[in-house]
Amino acid sequence: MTFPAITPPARATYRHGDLRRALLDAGIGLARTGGPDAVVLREATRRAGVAPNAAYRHFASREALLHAVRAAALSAVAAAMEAELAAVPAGLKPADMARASVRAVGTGYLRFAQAEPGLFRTAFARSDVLIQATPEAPTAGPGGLNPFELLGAALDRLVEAGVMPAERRPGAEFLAWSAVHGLAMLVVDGPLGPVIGPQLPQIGQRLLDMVEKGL
Amino acid sequence: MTFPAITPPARATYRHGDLRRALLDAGIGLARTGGPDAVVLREATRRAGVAPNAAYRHFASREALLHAVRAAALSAVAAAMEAELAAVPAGLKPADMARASVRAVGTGYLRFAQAEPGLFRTAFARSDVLIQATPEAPTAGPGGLNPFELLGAALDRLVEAGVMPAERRPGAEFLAWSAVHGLAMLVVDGPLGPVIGPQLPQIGQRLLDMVEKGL
DNA sequence: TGTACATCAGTGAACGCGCGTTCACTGATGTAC
DNA sequence: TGTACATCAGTGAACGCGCGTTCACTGATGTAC
Repeated sequence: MTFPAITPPARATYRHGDLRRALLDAGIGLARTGGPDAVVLREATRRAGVAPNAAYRHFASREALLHAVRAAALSAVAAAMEAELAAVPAGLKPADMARASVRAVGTGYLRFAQAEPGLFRTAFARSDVLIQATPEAPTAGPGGLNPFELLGAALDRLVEAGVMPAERRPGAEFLAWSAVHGLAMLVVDGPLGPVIGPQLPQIGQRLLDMVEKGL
Repeated sequence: MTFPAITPPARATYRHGDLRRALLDAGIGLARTGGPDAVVLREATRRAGVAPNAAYRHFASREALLHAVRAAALSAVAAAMEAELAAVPAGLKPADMARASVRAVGTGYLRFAQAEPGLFRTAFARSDVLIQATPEAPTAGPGGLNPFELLGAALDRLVEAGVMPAERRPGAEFLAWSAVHGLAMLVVDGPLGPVIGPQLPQIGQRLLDMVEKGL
């Protein structure tokens, strides 16, 4: 009877198998717990059960790993939005449907921020390079759209349904995004966490009311 | 003819004079350039022209210095808001006056974020302890109110002037703050910087329109 | 089917870095007599 | 008006830490013949 170590998993072979994936997963785990600053090469290799410099076979630098983790986090945000969108009841009138879609996108965003604060902070943290999807680091959700595109699509439906005048459409994603992002940041990464943490869902819905009325 | 060094300033005496102030100023300078992570004890002492451990006469730890810097940054935000408030023309009707006050608070916030991104990020960065004003680290502006209180006061005027129904007042600062904060963060510390940096003022005003209509 | 060899994933050891923080100290100041 | 002394601000040297990254290497794999 053998007892393979759990952390790091015992490796039968000299080759790891899929070290890139293992490092990325470790990085995601670090980001979940500690946000972007916690994504550290040495710790990722430790978790993968590998020498520190082995990481350089798969990532050019710490920054490259962080970039991949960030893309994964964005993809998870998109997935959370899609889950909310899927829960919108079918058979609504077009106008109600469009409104519900915008709310779903916002609600998914807020839910994700609360459920995964570390990943949320990582997804939207400051970065030198503009985060951009690559084949190895996709930012889209299962449906193929990234968070920004999902919001844009929802706003488009608002125009199509005649709820929002077309001339107000350009730039509307910045306004809606700002509102929701601000609340999420203040709660997750700022001074409002202790103040309104548990009431986030209610305040979130009030905020979405405001956006809906104000757009 | 003597040439006193500029950095660090030559000290005639063994005693510094006001090292606490010098360290705080150095910390503020670091935060301006690099945000909260750049506030580093050793660099602050270097700038003050003093041995690294001298800081411990005035701050219990790096965290304590950062706390003081953060309070100073909040105080500067308040001052920026007050400056906008002071620019509101007198003689408006109460309702217009109240609306203009809310806009002024928001505009001050956004202006500050754009003018001093490092300080802005420092003011609202994640922190273990809830940032709280102390006699040594005041967070208020010249008028005696901190940013949050200034916003609250502006919203109160909205109710007094009959623009906003009283029952919607509770919690309204969270909604208004979220919208403005989100835009500021996305531009200053997030992915929207390159995208809409220069148009911040216009988008900011549209955002304030949305808040005004939506509140 | 077997063997030589190129490829390249992972190793082991080491580097320099800047940081926060502690220790025992020294030198200027101000107060008590 | 002068002197002893307590106070405490700043010094000098050192600590351990974890990090990113580089170097020359070794061992497993797969392909060409």
